[in-house]
Amino acid sequence: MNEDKRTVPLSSPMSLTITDDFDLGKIAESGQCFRWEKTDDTTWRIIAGDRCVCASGLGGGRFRFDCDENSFRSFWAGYFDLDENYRSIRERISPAEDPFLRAAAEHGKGIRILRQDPWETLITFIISQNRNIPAIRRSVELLSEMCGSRHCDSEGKEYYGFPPPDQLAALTEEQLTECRLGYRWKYVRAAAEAVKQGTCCLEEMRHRNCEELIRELTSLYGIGNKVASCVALFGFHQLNAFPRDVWINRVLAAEYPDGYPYERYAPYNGIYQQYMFAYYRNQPRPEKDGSR
DNA sequence: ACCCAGGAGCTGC
DNA sequence: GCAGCTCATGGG
Repeated sequence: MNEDKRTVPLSSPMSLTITDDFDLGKIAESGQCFRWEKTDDTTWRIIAGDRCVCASGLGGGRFRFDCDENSFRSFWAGYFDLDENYRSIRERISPAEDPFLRAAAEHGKGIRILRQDPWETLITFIISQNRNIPAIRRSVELLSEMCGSRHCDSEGKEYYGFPPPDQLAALTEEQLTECRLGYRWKYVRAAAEAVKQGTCCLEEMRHRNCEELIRELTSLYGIGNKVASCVALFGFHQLNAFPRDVWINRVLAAEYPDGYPYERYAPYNGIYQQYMFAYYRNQPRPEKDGSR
């Protein structure tokens, strides 16, 4: 045990064993979060809202988080959805009945659906439309630097929290486009205004069922079914929401020609969607079916 | 230079 | 209702 009394850390790191599916690398690459930064082979620096933690996978189900037990219990455990048992959800899939989904789930073992903040999720998925992940990350970072609050992590390194609605609503068109939002700047402003004015009340939306939630979200300017489904799944933890993008449509067309058994997999369609998305997108070449 | 990116609004039929 | 077009911009 180190006895460095000159620089007593403000918060002591904590380590624990997690027996359920939990793979930092797979979550980081799952496309649900855009502020996880890999700092070394086993460590990610994670920013959520105004908070930051560095998380390391030590192997054998052991993990280290550089925060104290109090903030881990009150915030990060919820963020990582540690009360949910993903293994049991994964093992519901019958290998005989649906070998494809079973294989995809095996491959994606360790993915969890984070409990992210609805506001942050709303804006980041508006930004996500028609862009690749590095470009999304860049815009989110620029926006945070532009008007988020500045903080320091446990090592004294600075970071910027995600901007609240009034800060985002106050940005000029020029400032928004400086964040490389392109034509999406209008959608971001409209959402910020709606939340700021109360036209869109995210707290009330927590009580909606999945269908109503998606209907309300799609009534906002610039939010269609796909983005609304992502916000429902990642921001409101509606585990049955099923975002359909080009990749998922390809999966369904190729693997479920007679129709995807959506009813069978309720209420966890969103988790299975994540397994399929990761599985298919990580294939080197999904066989373009060269029929031309 | 080219094509695509975890899409959505708008127009014309 | 739905197919086709357009919208900025960057990564590969």
